[in-house]
Amino acid sequence: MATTENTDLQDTAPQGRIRRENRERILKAAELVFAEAGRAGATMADIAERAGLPKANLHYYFGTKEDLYRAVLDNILRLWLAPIDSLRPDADPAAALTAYVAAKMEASRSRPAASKVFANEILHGAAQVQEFLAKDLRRLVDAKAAVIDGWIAAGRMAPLDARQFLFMIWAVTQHYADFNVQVAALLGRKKLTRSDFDRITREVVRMVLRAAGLPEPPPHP
Amino acid sequence: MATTENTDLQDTAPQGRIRRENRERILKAAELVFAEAGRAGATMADIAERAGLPKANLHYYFGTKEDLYRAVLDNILRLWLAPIDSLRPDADPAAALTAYVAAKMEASRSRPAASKVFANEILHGAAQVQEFLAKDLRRLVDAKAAVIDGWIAAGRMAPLDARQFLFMIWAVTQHYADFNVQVAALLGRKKLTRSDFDRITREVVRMVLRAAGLPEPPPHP
DNA sequence: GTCTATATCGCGATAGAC
DNA sequence: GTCTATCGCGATATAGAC
Repeated sequence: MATTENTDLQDTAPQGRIRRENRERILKAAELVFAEAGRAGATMADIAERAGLPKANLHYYFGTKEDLYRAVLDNILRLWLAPIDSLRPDADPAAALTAYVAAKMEASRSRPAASKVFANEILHGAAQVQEFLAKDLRRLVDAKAAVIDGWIAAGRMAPLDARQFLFMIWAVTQHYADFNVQVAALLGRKKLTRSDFDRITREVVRMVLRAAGLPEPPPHP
Repeated sequence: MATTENTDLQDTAPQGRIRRENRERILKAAELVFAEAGRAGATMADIAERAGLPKANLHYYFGTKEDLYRAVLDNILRLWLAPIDSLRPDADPAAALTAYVAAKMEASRSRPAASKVFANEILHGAAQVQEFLAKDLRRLVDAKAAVIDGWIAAGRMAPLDARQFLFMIWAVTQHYADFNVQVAALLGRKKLTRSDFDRITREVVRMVLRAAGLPEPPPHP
């Protein structure tokens, strides 16, 4: 296919391609290093080494370390919000909650570093995401709490505080990312495998459904 | 009483007193600063300022920054383990779980910084506490899981994976310390008050009991 | 656009007067 | 035992050749 965005008769768009690929490599490396060492403990040299690029390139692409950190966080917030769409008024509560918990557990399994960077940000005061929490996320929580309240009003699940119930789901599912080192140590594992996660996910779903007064896992649709 | 550890006939132990008080002040300040800024982001100058002492005194009392960090963590681990004693084989499951969750929530309310320092340590690989996790804490979890399994075998609560159930309790209760900034923002509060915690604790207890198949909060003993 | 070499600064740690 | 002044390292950031 012909490239569309350029001035003249350049056949490809190598600079755009390379820019994007390098930015992706840096963001991926930065997510891992920020997760391992924390925001202050992470060094530009570590990130550069893991990305396979010289330090100066990081500054060329992202300016300062803080700019890079914000870019990593922005990526994560998008990932973080997506699965909650399962909770819709017309859905079956047990099925919707099962899907939501399973999606959050899968995110904890496949992107633990993302969860850790976010947890670290909140832990230390959420300076970079305070507005996001107070505006966007609060609006989303209000909306999803209303969905749950609707289910309760219709007698489709047990009465409970919808917000605390959502916080419980977040706390439990993210625990398996943020505290994966502890969980593995306490289960006598070196590292949690995919089948560990499958088994744990079934247990977590069962406990969440029971907490909501929905004892039986639904037959999957 | 006479002091025992000294050379001659010193009447009191003023140096011991001052030592202890200064160590306490430093540890308290360090817990707050490590919680706010993370292990790497915390500076000895910040800790000294908050403790109201010159930087050099911190090194006099604790040697290195790492030694100080380990001392803070040791304090926290003791605090962290205490309330789980509620879970005893002969106790009533609902009452024991209620007491345990309430104690963990009270710890989250009164010492959020302690929980945050611990969370931060685990989040970034648990380098300082790996042995503690793999030995002491694992043994403790095994013992308490056996208590819960005993309750289940006796038909006193619903069948579940006792370890995941314990992790759920930790995750949920510690969430209100580690993520207190997020929780407050999402509830539209500036800061969570004691009465917020009282109300939330009742909700959390209810959800935990339901997850364990114990629907009714027990009349308190 | 890429990378080496370096400027600059903040922090941990300590020497040494009191 | 306490505190001031300072050393030295390591990290961010950039200048400038390629």
